Amino acid sequence: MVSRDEGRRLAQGKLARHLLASGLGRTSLRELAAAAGISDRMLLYYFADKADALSAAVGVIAAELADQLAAAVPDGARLSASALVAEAAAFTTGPAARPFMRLWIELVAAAARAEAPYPALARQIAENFIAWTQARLDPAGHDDPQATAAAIVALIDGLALVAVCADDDLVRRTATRLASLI
Amino acid sequence: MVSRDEGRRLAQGKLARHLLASGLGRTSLRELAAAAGISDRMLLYYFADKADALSAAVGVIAAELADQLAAAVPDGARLSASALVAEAAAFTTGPAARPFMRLWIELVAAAARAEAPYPALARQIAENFIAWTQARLDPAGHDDPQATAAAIVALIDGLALVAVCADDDLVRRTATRLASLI
DNA sequence: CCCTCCTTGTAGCAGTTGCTACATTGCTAA
DNA sequence: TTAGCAATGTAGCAACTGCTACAAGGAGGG
Repeated sequence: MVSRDEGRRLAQGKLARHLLASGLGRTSLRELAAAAGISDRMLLYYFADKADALSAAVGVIAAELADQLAAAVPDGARLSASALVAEAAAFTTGPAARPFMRLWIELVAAAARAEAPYPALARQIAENFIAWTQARLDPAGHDDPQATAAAIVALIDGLALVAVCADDDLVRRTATRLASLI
Repeated sequence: MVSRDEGRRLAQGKLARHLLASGLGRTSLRELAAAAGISDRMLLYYFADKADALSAAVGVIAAELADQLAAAVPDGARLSASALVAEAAAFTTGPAARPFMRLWIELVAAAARAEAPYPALARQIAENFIAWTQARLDPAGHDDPQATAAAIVALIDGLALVAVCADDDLVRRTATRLASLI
């Protein structure tokens, strides 16, 4: 027997790994439960409903990504816009971040169609992305650092979109071009 | 009585309008049929299956978007990268193109999770975007015009992603910043 | 020891899903 | 006129959806 809090935390982690592997579309309760190694009955014991389970798992993933981002570029660093783009592009197009970016796109798509609870989740994660960028951006010469940070985030996200639709070679050349264009 | 070809063409148009209004996730056969003003039985008479109906509708939408894009910036124009970004950003963040961009994000998300027939569709549409950009880009000073065009497309798509997660004011500032950063 | 409460399993409900079998209508060619 | 095919309606199937009612299991306090 496991306490509910413990079971919930354990399930969250397994759900997060499953979402990263399989995406968040077309996931049924029973599939989620199987991935978490429990029965659907227990999933709904740990979480209020399906949406609650999914957003808890996404929360875990967002926290992991935040950690990885913080580790990838030190907090105190002050980089130029093009250096930041190069750094972020290298990270997000790397094999480790691929599942994250794929899930991120799915999340934004779900948010775009106003499907609860995704709009709030996507908003929050996007704010974190922008804050991460802004905290590492050399403020010299930028009168609106938030817009600059958002522009860099847009650029990286766009690269992730292109990565879905183009072959690796073009993605690599595009990343290079993005960093040199800025 | 209507011939099958005619009925199919009519249904395609209505389905396209429905997809633009409601997105392509969570659409059931019966819902699609109702939107097309026919019975689900007839929908499956006109189209081989659900995926066929959806991709036919997406095809219509892609053609419409291509027309609008061609009209927005003349074919022979040769613009600088930053002018193209400003032009494209103004078009894609405008109210007319919002539904298109929302659907486009959903399409890429579906492609990202390798759900047939979306990967092929998304690939084709992305190629059209890149070709449109490349055809209007002043080639002077760009040794890899395809990568430059792809970078501009990435940038515009990224802006659409940010538009889902941020308020209108930040989106506007971000678009301005993107055009001036390039 | 028993009572109570937290945890877990079994079973199932009502609705939806994509799709199909079969029957019927209407048009057209002979 | 009638045979034949194209177009359409009716009914339903089996699987799956999210979720719930109910009861049985175990553990701890009195």
